[in-house]
Amino acid sequence: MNSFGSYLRHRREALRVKDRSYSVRQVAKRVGLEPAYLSKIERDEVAPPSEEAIGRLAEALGEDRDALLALGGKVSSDLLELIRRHPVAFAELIRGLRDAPPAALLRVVREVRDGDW
Amino acid sequence: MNSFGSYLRHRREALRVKDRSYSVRQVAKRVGLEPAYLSKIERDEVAPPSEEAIGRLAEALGEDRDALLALGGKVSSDLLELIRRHPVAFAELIRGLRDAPPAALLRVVREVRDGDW
DNA sequence: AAAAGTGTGTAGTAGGTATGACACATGAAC
DNA sequence: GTTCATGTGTCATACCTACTACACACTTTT
Repeated sequence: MNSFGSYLRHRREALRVKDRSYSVRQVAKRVGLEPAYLSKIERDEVAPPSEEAIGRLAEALGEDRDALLALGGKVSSDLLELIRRHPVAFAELIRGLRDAPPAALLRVVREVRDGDW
Repeated sequence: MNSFGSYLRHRREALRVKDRSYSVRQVAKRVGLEPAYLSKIERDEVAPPSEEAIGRLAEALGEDRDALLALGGKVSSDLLELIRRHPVAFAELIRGLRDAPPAALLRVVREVRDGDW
């Protein structure tokens, strides 16, 4: 299983090869966390941090925010708020796509993106 | 503002007119909560209860689970899990529907329900 | 070889979440 | 008029969540 912590560690170390400033300590500083805490996060010794912290980590490491949040077991709070505005419709929409093959999911996404309403 | 608590109270009292067993105490018992706690919930003296408790309340009062959860500021955990399986796609899909008129939202829902993949 | 940087172990904590237990006063039922 | 049911006030709590602070040993840089 690719846990949140180990994924984070691999990504950071990959960046570190090209840029020495991607140490635990310096990334922690940029992101506004204690180095010891980030270290524990990367070793999965503690649970993934807050949504805000994950967002800053995603930015610092050039990762997709929503994807990293998902790895951390969370969903962006702005999405939650949108769902809560139309709970029944979104519930049916999301559950309706449960078994959809990725291609079908992407088609719906594209359809909506191209805003045909 | 129609808060979670006051909505719950109104719904319960409406049911109580026809069926005297919809008292705070008896509903609390059916739902597995302390009467004093349910009372506080209905008066918004405390935050809405857990997802599980809201689910049982929805069932006991004949309400839509997802709608009641939304009123309580939550989103069903099974939806969260589905989103976490395709975080980027679902994020774009949901954000893409942010400003969609309800009719358009319903159209997409129906389209998916009729499973055209 | 001193200074600076590195990762991590240990300990502690402030605030939130989700309740339970008991007691009491009022009102309805028998 | 006692019994029973009702809603609610007060108090307590166990368990998370999301961290910080300090200290230590090792490595790299100068």
